[in-house]
Amino acid sequence: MQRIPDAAIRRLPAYLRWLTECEEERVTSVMLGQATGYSSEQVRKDLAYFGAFGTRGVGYDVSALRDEIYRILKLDQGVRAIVVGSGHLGTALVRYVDQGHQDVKIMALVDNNPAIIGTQVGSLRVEPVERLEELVHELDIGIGVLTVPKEAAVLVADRLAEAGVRAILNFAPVAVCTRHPEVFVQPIDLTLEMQALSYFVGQKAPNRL
Amino acid sequence: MQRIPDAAIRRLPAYLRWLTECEEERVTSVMLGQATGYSSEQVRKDLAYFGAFGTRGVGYDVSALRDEIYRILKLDQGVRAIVVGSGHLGTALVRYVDQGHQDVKIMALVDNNPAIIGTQVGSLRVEPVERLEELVHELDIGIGVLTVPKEAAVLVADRLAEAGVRAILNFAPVAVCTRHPEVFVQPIDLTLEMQALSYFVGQKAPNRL
DNA sequence: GACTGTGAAACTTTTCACAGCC
DNA sequence: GGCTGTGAAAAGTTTCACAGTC
Repeated sequence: MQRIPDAAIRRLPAYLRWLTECEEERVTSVMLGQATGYSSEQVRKDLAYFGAFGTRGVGYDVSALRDEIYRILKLDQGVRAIVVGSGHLGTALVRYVDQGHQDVKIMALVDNNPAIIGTQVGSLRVEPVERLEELVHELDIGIGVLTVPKEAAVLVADRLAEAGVRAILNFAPVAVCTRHPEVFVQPIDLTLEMQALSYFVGQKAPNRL
Repeated sequence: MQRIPDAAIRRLPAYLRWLTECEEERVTSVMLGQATGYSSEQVRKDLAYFGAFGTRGVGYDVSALRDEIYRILKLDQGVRAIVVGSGHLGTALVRYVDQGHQDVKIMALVDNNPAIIGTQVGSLRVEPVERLEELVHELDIGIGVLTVPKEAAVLVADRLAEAGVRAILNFAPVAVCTRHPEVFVQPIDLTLEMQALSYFVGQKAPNRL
């Protein structure tokens, strides 16, 4: 069995979402591709990494394929996340994920500001950051979401890693690398993203990355 | 002159930020790499695409390199953005970018909900979405930021493209592709990102993508 | 005929290794 | 000696083309 490209994994959630929304019973790789913005060959190759889920001459069974991707992404195991930092971004994220019924569940929201600890954000109450380790253990948290100022980011990332999270989604405007190389850190930097766009704005460019 | 990889462009903002924050007068590619999480060869290669900015045996002059990257990304031309959709994410974004003094300026925030039109969000007043085209022209907007529900995303993207924006940052949970292929669309999908993390959480994985 | 699954080719991106310069 | 700039190699990713199956 060969290694599966990271790039393929990252496309699976897009396929999954469309499969969940679509009304059809069967779909083809062309349909899936058009809906998600990828080529049909890409779709077929991505799915084929994990097995032969389709039927030649016909296509894919929607509900079967949905279940497969769900399982592949381990969403059936119910991953739980904690959000650290209840500022604009942190609270927006909690509310955003609250309203869409999500497969990744945000279980806790912590902050270090006494003024907002105990306040309600969506379905969660803001907990003191001191309880971080305790919460990670108690709630069996797999993902830490960092929405703290950059000064605190590296420190909090280490605490999260130490507490045992397996992955960190880092919104703080700084590169964090924990001393735990087994923890997967995914940066999402909104301001850097905008600055890169500035380059593409300045010249005629094709539509896709 | 050879083509410059997209991937290289996307790293430049990270270099720029650290150069802006750092106190040194000179830096080496090793320092820049460690601070931003990339390898030193990567840093050197990225910079070399645009010219020979360094001095062999010495390194790079911080302020000169900063100016170069600033110019390369066309940030000196002052790119302006409009945010469409004043929900949790849209308002968080406006406030977030407001507080950090940014090179990409958010000039306007529009929504279709009469109840919030006219309310203040950070330094902006929410404008009616009807004024979208007018605002894009008047304020010479280059970037449209989509933080609307998925039902509206495709429609608004087309309006933005039609109005003349050069790039769209799409936070809506749907793939948008406008009928204007010259408009660069960059998706940022938080829930898909989390679902992909679920896969990596489930297995021991190296720290970086 | 229609559509999947897949090896091979093309392309992109990263890493290596070292020549060139201060 | 130390560090940049850069061809060449390696790795990763996408596209092509078509055999295989329904």
